[in-house]
Amino acid sequence: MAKNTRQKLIDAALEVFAEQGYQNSTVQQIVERAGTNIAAINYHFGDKASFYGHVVSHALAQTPCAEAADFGENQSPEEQLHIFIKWFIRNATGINSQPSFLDSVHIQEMMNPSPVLDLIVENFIRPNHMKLRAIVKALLPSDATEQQIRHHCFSVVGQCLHYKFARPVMERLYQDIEFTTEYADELARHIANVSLAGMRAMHKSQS
Amino acid sequence: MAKNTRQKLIDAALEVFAEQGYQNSTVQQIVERAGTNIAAINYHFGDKASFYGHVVSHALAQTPCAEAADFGENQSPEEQLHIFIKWFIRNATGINSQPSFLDSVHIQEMMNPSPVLDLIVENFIRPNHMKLRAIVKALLPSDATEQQIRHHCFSVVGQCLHYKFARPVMERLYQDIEFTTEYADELARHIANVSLAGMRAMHKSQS
Amino acid sequence: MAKNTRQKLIDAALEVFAEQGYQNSTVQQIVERAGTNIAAINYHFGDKASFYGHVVSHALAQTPCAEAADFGENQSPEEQLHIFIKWFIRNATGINSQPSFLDSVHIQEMMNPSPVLDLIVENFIRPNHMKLRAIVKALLPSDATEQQIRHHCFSVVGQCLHYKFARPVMERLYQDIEFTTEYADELARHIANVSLAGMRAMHKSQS
Amino acid sequence: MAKNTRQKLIDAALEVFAEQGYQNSTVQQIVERAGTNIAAINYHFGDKASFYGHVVSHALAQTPCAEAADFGENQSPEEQLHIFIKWFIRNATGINSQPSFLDSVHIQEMMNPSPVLDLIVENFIRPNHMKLRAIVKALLPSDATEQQIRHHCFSVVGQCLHYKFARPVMERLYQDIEFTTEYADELARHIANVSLAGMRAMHKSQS
DNA sequence: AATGAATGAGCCTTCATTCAT
DNA sequence: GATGAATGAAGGCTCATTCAT
Repeated sequence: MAKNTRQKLIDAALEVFAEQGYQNSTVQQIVERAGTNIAAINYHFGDKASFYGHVVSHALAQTPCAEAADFGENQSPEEQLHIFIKWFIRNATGINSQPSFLDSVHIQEMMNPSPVLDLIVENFIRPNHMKLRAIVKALLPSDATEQQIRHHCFSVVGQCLHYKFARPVMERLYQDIEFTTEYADELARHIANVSLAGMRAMHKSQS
Repeated sequence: MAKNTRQKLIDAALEVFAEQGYQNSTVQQIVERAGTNIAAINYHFGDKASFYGHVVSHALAQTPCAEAADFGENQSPEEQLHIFIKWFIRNATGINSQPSFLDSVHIQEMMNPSPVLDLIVENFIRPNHMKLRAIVKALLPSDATEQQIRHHCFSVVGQCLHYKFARPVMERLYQDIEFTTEYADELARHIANVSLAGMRAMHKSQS
Repeated sequence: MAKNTRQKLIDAALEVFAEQGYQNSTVQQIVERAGTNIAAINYHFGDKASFYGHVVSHALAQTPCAEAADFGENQSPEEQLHIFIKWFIRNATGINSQPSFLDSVHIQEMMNPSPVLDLIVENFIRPNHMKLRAIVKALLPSDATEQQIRHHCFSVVGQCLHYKFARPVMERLYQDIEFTTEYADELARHIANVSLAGMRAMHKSQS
Repeated sequence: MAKNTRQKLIDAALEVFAEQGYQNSTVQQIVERAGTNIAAINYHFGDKASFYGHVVSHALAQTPCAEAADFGENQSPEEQLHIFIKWFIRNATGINSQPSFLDSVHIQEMMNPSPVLDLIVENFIRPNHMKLRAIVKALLPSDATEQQIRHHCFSVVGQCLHYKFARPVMERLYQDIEFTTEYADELARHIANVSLAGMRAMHKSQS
């Protein structure tokens, strides 16, 4: 059975919104790619903003989240961190996924936070963050403060996301940058090294 | 003597573009805030895009850049790194500066790179990057590769910028975050610790 | 049943473009006369230039062309020429036709040729020209050159069109000019006489 | 002594108006080419329309008119007609003169007659017409009516002007047309032959 | 006499939304 | 449920004109 109009609209929107962002996309473009007509959006979803929310929800529901992933439960926290970072940076650099709709949304929401950001935080970022937090907590001294844990989490994530957000800048600073799977893994190794060293330093500074 | 129209337009644009971004801002809004009329933009700057470029150039010309700043030339590289990070994160978290126009532009250009990004990279980011690079190079083993130096620079910058780009997310993850000057300095201390530990780890791994 | 918007727009445009020319006409005027709104033009025809092309095509499709007309196939070439000229000048002087949109376009395109002129030449002028050419060829000596045929055609057409293009001048040179059907036929008689005499002179000059 | 601003504006306008027509030309373009500023036009000439009138008057004053030219006063009327046509068509086809400002104006005024047309008719077209009229009158039977004289004059002029007005059409009908001085003279010969044959036919039809 | 600056009116186009079948 | 047609609001830009020095 053919996809119904509603689904065709969402699929088309995932592409168009990812390519051009919410503001730059027109409903015309979306319905053209969906092979339907402009009134369908309003019929199925109300207005453009509401449509956008539905599309984001749909994308979140289908996105594999750290919660479900296996980061080597039986291995050392050090190894778990490395696996987490590898998984995270592969997604961030867009190698394992098509030019990611959610990444595009993520960046846009940094600029203009909208109710959509709440959806993303609660359904995607927070679970990931809690997963990372557990690993980090295991790596830090037992008396590490709440804030210290946070900061180390943010250090890990900040280093990873930089390769997503700042890529246009990196390409201008250095012309020879190319993001292959191998390079992503190399970056993961580097970030894991730095982060682990940073956490280990807390142990030493206490002794 | 009253500011001339050209200056009033730029001042108004700095506000409006910072608040709403390039796409969302209308020239109408800007000229209203400037107390002039729409044709003035065409007269002084051509079209909207060209106007945007002028405004960015103006902002860049007035922004203190790492090149000119003093990061403690006579102190140890470790101390220089700490000073650099403190300076960088204070700017990034928008404490030492006016509600930052350039930050807003920076984020927007990450999403939709335009010719303006080249301006920012060449006149702002690259000088800062080279300054940081010199410090990092002094901290790494003498046989550190070009790429290793880059990665450590990006780790430093990534950790700092995360507190600029991801702030909307952080505020949703944790309600109790507040960015004071003291907190910025605390973050700088943390990032410097992590980064230095990461660099020192390279020395050990060699021996 | 009321005419649909598309047709109303074309009808209004035929009037407005004819009265004021393409440049001087505003889409606002046209949609007002059509009793619709400005976005309808974009919906049905794209932009103003494309709309103009559609209107010209529409007018061409409804204009009787020499190809279909009967110029007395069974009569002498002399008589055919006279009939052709009579038909041509009646159209040119705007007696047999509505206040001529195509004439207006024709003149404008002489001043500022646009892609529309190609439409008119291929769908209107060239067929007429070929019809006249056949008649002229029959009237000239059998060894008349290609160019001689052309020149006699242009002489015929030039004399006729002068009463279209130069009418504002004629009205200023002589106040008592009035273009009735009878006068148009008198002009046709005159032009036919001159043209036939010119062609016959070629026969004499050969003997 | 350098040309004063007034003269520089007129010279620039002659070029710009000739190239683009009155409507398409902007005062900005003109003052740029004149190397002066936009307020000068209003200062010296009032508004754009008034400026246009001044430019036309200036051009008329400098244009050689048939009145002054010598068309072979001592030669036969036949020869005088040939000389007149040669002179006329050379001007019409723009060979003897730079891309003619007055020709451009002439065509535009056919489309949208303005007060400027009166200037041109009285100071340029009528003198030419009277000159031609005298020649034609000498060639026609002595009892030729007023209207017959007119019609023959218009036949001559119509044939000539066709090569000015309809050139865009001719270039589309035949790709191999090129207007050289030799070709212009050939056309003059043709038109003279046709016109003289037409006039002689009146003598015969009487006998 | 000349000029840089400023202005208001108008134009074309785009777009999300709604209407009517 | 689906669709082609229609619409109103708004935006960027152009241009002739005027102002103030």
